[in-house]
Formats: sequence, C-alpha cells, structure tokens
Amino acid sequence: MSTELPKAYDPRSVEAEALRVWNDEKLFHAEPGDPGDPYAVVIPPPNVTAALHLGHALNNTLQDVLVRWRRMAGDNAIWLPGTDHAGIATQTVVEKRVLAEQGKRRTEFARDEFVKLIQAWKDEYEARITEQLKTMGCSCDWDRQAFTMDAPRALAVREAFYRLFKDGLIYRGKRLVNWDPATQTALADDEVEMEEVDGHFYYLQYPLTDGTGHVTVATTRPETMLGDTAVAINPKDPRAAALRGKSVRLPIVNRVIPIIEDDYVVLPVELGGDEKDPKAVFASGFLKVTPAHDPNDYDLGQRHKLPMINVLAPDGTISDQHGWPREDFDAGDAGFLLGLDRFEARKAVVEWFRQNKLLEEVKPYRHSVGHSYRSHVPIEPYLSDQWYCKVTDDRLAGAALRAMSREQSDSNPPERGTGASPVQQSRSDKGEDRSAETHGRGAHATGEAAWQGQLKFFPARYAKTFQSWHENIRDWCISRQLWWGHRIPVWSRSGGKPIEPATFLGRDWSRDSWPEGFAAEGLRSDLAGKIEFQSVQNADGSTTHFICVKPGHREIELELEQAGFTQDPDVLDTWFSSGLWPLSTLNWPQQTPELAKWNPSHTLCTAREIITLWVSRMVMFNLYFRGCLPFSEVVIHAMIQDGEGRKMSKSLGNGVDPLDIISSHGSDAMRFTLASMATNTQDVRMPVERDAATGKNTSPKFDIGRNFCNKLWNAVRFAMMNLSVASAEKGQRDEGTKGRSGGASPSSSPQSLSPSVPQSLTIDGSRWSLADHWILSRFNRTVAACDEALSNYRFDQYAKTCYDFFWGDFCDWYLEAIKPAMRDPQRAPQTADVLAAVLDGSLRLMHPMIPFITETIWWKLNDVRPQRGLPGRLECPPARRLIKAAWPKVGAFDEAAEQIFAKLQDVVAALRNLRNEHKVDPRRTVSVTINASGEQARQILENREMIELLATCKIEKVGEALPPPERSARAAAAGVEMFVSGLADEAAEQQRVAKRRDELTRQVTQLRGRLANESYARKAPPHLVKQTQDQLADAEAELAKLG
RNA sequence: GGGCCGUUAGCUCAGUUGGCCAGAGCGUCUCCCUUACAAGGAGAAGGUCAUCCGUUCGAGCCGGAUACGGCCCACCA
Repeated sequence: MSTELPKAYDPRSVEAEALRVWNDEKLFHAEPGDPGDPYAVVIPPPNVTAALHLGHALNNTLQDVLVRWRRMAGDNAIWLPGTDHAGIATQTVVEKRVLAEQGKRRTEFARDEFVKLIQAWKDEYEARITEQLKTMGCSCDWDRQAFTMDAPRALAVREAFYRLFKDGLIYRGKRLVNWDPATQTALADDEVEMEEVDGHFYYLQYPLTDGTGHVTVATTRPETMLGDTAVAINPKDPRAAALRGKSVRLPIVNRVIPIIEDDYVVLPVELGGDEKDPKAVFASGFLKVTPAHDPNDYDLGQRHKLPMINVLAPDGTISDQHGWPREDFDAGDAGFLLGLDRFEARKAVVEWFRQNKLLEEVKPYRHSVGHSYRSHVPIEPYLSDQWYCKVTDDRLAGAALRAMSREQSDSNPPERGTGASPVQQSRSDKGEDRSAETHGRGAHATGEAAWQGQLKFFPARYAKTFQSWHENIRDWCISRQLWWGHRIPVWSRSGGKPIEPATFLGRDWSRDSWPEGFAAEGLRSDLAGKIEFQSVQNADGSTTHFICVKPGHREIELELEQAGFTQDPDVLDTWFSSGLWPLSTLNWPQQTPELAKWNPSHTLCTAREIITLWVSRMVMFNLYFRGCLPFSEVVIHAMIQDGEGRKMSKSLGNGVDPLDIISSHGSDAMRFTLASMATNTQDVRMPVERDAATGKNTSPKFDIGRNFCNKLWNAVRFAMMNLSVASAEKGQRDEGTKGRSGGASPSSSPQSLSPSVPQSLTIDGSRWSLADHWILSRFNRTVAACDEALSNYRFDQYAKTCYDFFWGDFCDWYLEAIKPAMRDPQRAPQTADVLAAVLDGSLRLMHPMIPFITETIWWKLNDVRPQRGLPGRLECPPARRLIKAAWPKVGAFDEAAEQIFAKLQDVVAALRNLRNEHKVDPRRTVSVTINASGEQARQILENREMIELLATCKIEKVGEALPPPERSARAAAAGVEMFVSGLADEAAEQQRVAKRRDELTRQVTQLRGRLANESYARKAPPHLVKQTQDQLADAEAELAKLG
C-alpha cells in the first residue's frame, strides 16, 4: 500500500479508473425495489444533431449533483438518460451533409433510403453524446438509456396519439401554418424566428367596378394580391359610407372583390390613427384581404366568410395547381406569373402595376419578418391540411395552469372561466367542437387534488413564463412534412382512390356519407377499441375518412392498406415524443414497477428557452395520461454565452466541446466551475480561447476548478502522511485499551461545551485543541449550508460553501494550526482522529460536484485509515465506494470555539499585516508583546503556539498595560494591542499610524453623527444602537492610544 | 407594442427578510520556491453599487422614472 501521492493532481490518472469502478460495479443502476424514497431525474434528451457543448455540460453537471446527492442521502435515486431524434433539425443537418458530400438532394432518395442515412448520423452522434456524458461522470442508469424513436418510445407515442385521437383532442384542420418553402414543412410558432429586414411598402391602386375611381391599398407583399378576396376599411373611416356595398376589380386577375368593413383595419394617422403605430403611419386605410396567405386576413376572411385562394405551390412559387380557380386565368392575364418564385413574382407584380400606372408609391420600410429557424428563409403563411392537438382544451392547458404552485403564479390567481379564458375561448371555440361529448375529468378527479398547485419553478420568476404561455395558448400543429420522425398512425382514403374491396372491417366503405362523430357503427365487433375514426368534409363535398389504429394491430393496418387506404406520409412534431419523455423512459403505457416508482420524477433541470416547447407539453401529457405531474420542481439554469454574449449554439458554431475542457482541466474542474456559475441569473459569459497547439478550446475560467482540485489533492497528501504515521502509533495505543476498533472511540457522553472551551477539553481521554473544536463546528455549519443550498438549487452557493470551508477554513487555518500537534507524539493520534473525520466528511460533502477526485481519495483514505469518525460528534459510517457513502448529518455548532478562534485569526492577521507593511522577510521570526487582559490574555497564552506559527513570531510577554518596547510597531485587533519589536522602518510605522488615525477619526465622526440623530436612537432596534455605541467606544479608545 | 432579466472592482460574478468598513475568483502590485500545495503562501491597491426621484433613523437591496444591454411573446398594412 502506497500513501505517496504525486505532487500535482493529474485528472487523467484518476478519472478513467473511477469511471471503470462505478461502471463495473453498476453503481449508477437502480431498481424499483431498492430501499429509499424514490428520486428520479429524466435527462433533457440532447438532440442527436451534434455533439454536446458547454451548455449541456452545465445542464448535466447540475443533474448529476442532484442525483449523487440524493443517492448518498439514502434515496432510491435514478437518472434516466437518452437522446432526442430532433426531427427537422436532424433531417436538415443530414440533408446539408448529403448535398455537400454527394451533391444529391433528399428528393433524389427513396424515403426509407434517406431515413437510413439519418439513422447512421443518429448512431454516430448518439454514441458521441453518450461518451461525452460518461466522461463527464454523469451517473445515469445507462442500462435504461432511451432514444425518442426506439421501440418502447414509439409504442408510447402511438398509444398517446391513439388516446388523444379517440378523445377528440387530435383533429384535422385546414389552417394557415408557418410554411418553410425551403424545407417544405410546417413549423410551430416557436420554430419561427423574427428578423428585422429592410423591405418596402407598396401602394397599389385597385379600380372601383363602378368606374368612380380607385382605392389604394398598402402592402409589403404585393405578390399576395393575386389571392385577394376583399378590400377592407375601418367603419369609422369617413370614406367608408360612400364605399359601402361597392366592389373593386382586382388588377392582373380581374377578379371582382367586395369592399368590406372591419374595425381591425388601422386608421391612417391623418384620419385619427395612432402616430406611434407604424402601421397607422404607413396605412392608406384600405387593407387588401388575402385569407390564404396572411393569418390576420385569415381571421378576417373567417369573420366575413370570404373565399380563400391559394396562389402558391409548396416550394414558394406562384402556381395554379393548389386552389387558384381557372376563371381568374380566363378573365385576367396572371399566366405570366406562374412558376415564378415568390420574390421574383413580387418584382413582376410591382412592375406590372408600374406599367399600368396603378403603382402609387413605394416607401422603404423596416420590419420584422418570420424566418425558419432551420433554413433561415422567410416563412410563408400557407394554407394546408395539418393535424392539430387541441391543447386549448381544459384537460390540457387548463390542467397545466392548475398544477402551478399558487404562490408562484399571479398574486391574484386567475379565476377559472373568467380571467384567463376570453382569449382562449375566442381562439379555440371556432369549429373545434368535436370533443364536446368526451369531456370530463372524472377519472382524474382524485389525482387532481394531489397535483394541484404542486408545480414549482426555480427561480420562481419562470412560473410566469409558464403561466402566460398556457393562458394564451393556441392549438398545436403536430404534423410535420418530414421523413425523420414518428409517422402519424392514421390511415386515410386519399385522392378519390377506389376502395377494394368496398366492404371490410365490417362496413361498407363505398359510402361517402358517414354519421357525424366517431361512432364505430357497423364495425366488426372484434375491432372495438382497436380503431378510431374521424371524417372530414372536403371543399368539393367529398368526405375523407381518417382511421387511427391502436398500436399492436399491424393486421388491421395491412387490411386497410389492401383496401386502398394509405398511412399519412407526415411525421409528428418532435416535441410530441419529447413531451412523453417522463412516461416513455419508464416504458409507459406498460404499467411497470419502474413507472409506479419513478413517475412522477422529482426535479427537471433545463434551460428557459424550452419552458414552453418542452416543459409545458410534458406537464400536459403526464397530467392527461397518468393523472399526475411529470415532476414537481423545475430548475431553470443560466444559459452559457460566449465571450461576446452570444448564446452557445451549434448554428453559430461557437459551441465548446466539454471533452476539450476535460482534456485541459479535468472533468471535476469543469464540473466545479460550472456548478459555481449556476447562479440565479439568466446568462453567464464564458470567454473561450483556442489552444493553437491542440486546436482545442479552453477557458481560463476553469482554472478555479482545477486549482481547487489541486488544493484538495495536496491537502490530502499532507493528511495522508500524518494519518499513516498516526495510525501506526494509534494502533499501539489502542492495544493498551482493550481492543477498540481502529481509533473510533465509543461514544460515552458527548461533552457539553463550556462557553470558554479550555484547551484541554477532553473526550474519552483525547485532548482536543481549540482548532479541533473550531473545525468541527465549521464543518457542521458547512453541511447545513450545503443542504440548504442544494435544496434550493443554488449550486453556486453549494460550490462556494465547499470552497470556502475547504480552502479557507480547513487548509488555510486548520491544517496549519495542527502542524505542531501532528509533530508531537503525545497529541498526534488524537488530532489525527479529528483530521481524518473532517476529511472524510468533506469528501462526502463535495463528492456530488467533484466525484472523480473525491472517490479516488476515498479509496486511498480507506487504505490508510479504514476506520474514521468521532462518535457522537461526527459519524463516518464506512463505505467501500464514496458514491454510495452516507451524506453527512448536521452536528452541533460550537459558538464559543468559533468566537475565540475568530479573534485569534484577527490577531494573526494583524501581525501578518504589520510584517508585510514593514517588509519583514517572511522567514524572520519577530518578537511580540501583547497587551490583553484577563480572559483574552488567557486565550492567547493557551493558543500561543498557533499564533507563533501562523504569524512567524515569538510572543515574549502577554499582560495588562505593558509598555511598548523600544522601536516597536503597533497593531490592534480583537480588542488587544500588539507590539512588534525590532522593526527598522520608522517611516513606515509613522505612515501606518497616520493612516490608521485617519480611518479611526472618520469612523468616530460617522458613528457620533449617527448617534446624535435623534430618530436613529428612537427608531432603530436597540441592539443596533448598542452596537454603534460599542463601536464608537472601541474606536475612541484606540484613537486615544495612538495619541 | 406586452412581459421578463440584467447593469456592483480592469474581467467574470456573489451580495439571503433594508442595519459593522459592499465580497469572491481571475488580473494588477509587493514579498516568499517555509517539508501538502508556485495550479501555492502572506499582504496591498482597486468600487459616487448605471442615472435621477421617492419611502426610511438608515437603501446595492423597497417604490417610481430614465438610459443601455439581453431574452421571451405578439406583429410581415
């Protein structure tokens, strides 16, 4: 057994070995039957688009801290890992790569062929991500690693879809979606990024059909005029009356469209519009209405029952193949625009108006335009058939709102049915009445009592984000025109294909007319509960039947397909499967013991950007499908920005691989630094440097963690040398006292602590010094502070508490203070008991944050000194592996020892300061005379050894009213006066004294002023007034001594 | 336009219900390779707490306004 440790800590030498042991011994694995309260964390599954960056490292460090902490605290703790297929993001990445490498587009591949390419990418990055997490020391239960598209998760998705479909919470809708013409898919509102662009306002004249003139509409997108079906004017507009009932002839297409009145139309400034509203400034008062290409116009169109004319193809070109009626081409001359891209068409339309003298004006206009977060092209509002999830239903968003902690939500919580709902109702109650009859929360009623008001956010302010999102929620478009994702489990008869045979599944499918609703009328009885229907009336009067098949019934799917039904080609929005994550990772819908044990999980740890995208959906789904919350506490941590304050992201390419940092600083150093950065703030900056030699990124910010690890390592080196010696001696001593187990003294009765702690206070024959009492008390305070910090998810405070205790108290003071005792054979064994116990406790305390180094040291400590602990004072239940060792319990504080020790620290600091100011060589021992009375004199004398060592001095005399020795410098601290003799620098001393006098004078003036203030004396709490008086007295006394 | 967050030392950040001289790490300066640690030790300098007004005996902290920076939502007439 070697106790020799290398002088500098080398993370590489220990991290791999610790990982191997944890892994081989399956120490991250948990079983539902294990003892302890359940504590589960589900990982926010990283996207397989790319490797992890430091933002993920922060996210996962925090989770690992929590899981390791709770595991040590005795919980049955589990951390469920996995990755997300990230639909559009991953497909786009692979499309780009294939185009770059093979020069081929997605459409040149067969669907399953291309999916295989994406699958290969996924395999590669999933492996890299897993490797990164493991190298970071994440104690995930790797036996349960999941992927949002693997078989168990696919089952969960299909089951969820089927149930929502059955309950009327999924419906087919023709709606304006955010269409990305580049990737040709619909985007969720959250996937649209607003960007400021320089555009123009075009003023177009539309002639009135009665030949009495024209109206001028203002638009930034002139090409959409091809789809105009009305011109609107505000009824308050003075011109409205004269135009009532009139119509205009739309240029180019010659369509006759009505002039309608709607107060949505903004009045121009000259007619009373708001000057601050840019719209009013630019408005003409006439609004062209294009229901198929603008969300507001769509609403207007609905209100006025206007036709919708779609003039674009999915790729963003002008097209007559998607709902633009033939008549327009017969009547007008729009043909020349067909096939033009929307931006080319814009120019062509403007040019046409110019040539026909109908272009009144063009003004430059800067405004924000929605762009695809993937392809970065402008979004086109586009009319298309999509699947929607009716999250506006009370069973989803309403339930999520009720789950919120009361004290965190609004101070005046929304009254149900009033406050929050008007917006919601006006949005959701149009044409979505399919689910009315299936409503009812009866089944979840008992559950609701349990979860209502239980969801908490840390920091609490993020509860507002969550709340306002749900109060203003719109139905969620869940279909995506992609190949990478969960295929929508709905089969339909499309394109008027004949059904062969016409009768199957027990009913005649040649009929177009079906009864309303989802009744399974006429079906074969064995199909009950296996399929669900929805029928939709098409614009041409025909009916489309949509059939959702319950998972596990491939034979029905085949039967449908043989009969001419086809499965929907679209896939589900990636958040649909992510939203099921807390359920699906535990293999829901199967009722597994794991599910029963760990759902709800406890804490979700994520970044604020996905509170709405992800957290919301998990809450809604878990409440809906299982009647309980997915987790009760949501921790939103800071986002890591680069040195310029930009978000760290793949697309910006400023991400830093945690493995780079681990190679420059070590995993523990990275984790420590990240934890200490996890404050209550929103963002933290991380200036990054690139190492020219290795090509890897690094940052000096991580030095703090590396230095701390090195300090820990070296403190242990020191302790080991002493413990191994001491334990040998101790063995001999113990033989004389009838075979007590390895130094741990049996707990007789813990001593009550006298206020003045004599140096020789003994427990079971062991003499404990003041420093021993002090460090134990400090340790207990540290445990309490760590518990507090971790319970409140203040990882920075946890890190700082450990840092301050270990470096500031343990290394700087305790280890120094006990050096004389460790050299004294009489005292060494007892002191070693304390040293070993405090070191043991410290390792436990810091393990969740810096697991590798603490685990490694733990093993060495077990070798050198297997039995540790101070019975009744600091219990150290033995454990082979630190990861499974018990979390420390808070013991008694020793106020008296802390007070006295603090005074001695002040005395030492004052002497050191004096030495430095007088430029005394650090190696030179100086002579000190101390003026102190009674109790203080006694304390100084009792701890003389420590003071002399720490201040490199010799205390010559301690007493009352001792005269200052010749040529001595003076210092004051903790109410005692010190003289250091033999200091040559008279000038320095004069300067010091003068400076101190100034300080004191200023202080006295200030304090006198405060006390002279009558209201202060009257209104401030008495103990503060007393304190002020004492301070004044002290300052005046010291000033007097200075002369 | 609505909402949220931030502004504290040269840099990155703490500062708990208002109450000692506003703190830490890095950087800077001085001294020291002392037997755990130079990735270290001892000490020092450095802040009108963004600005203004208010509440209070007392404000970095509470209230109001302004400026700057960032984020979220809404909005492409």
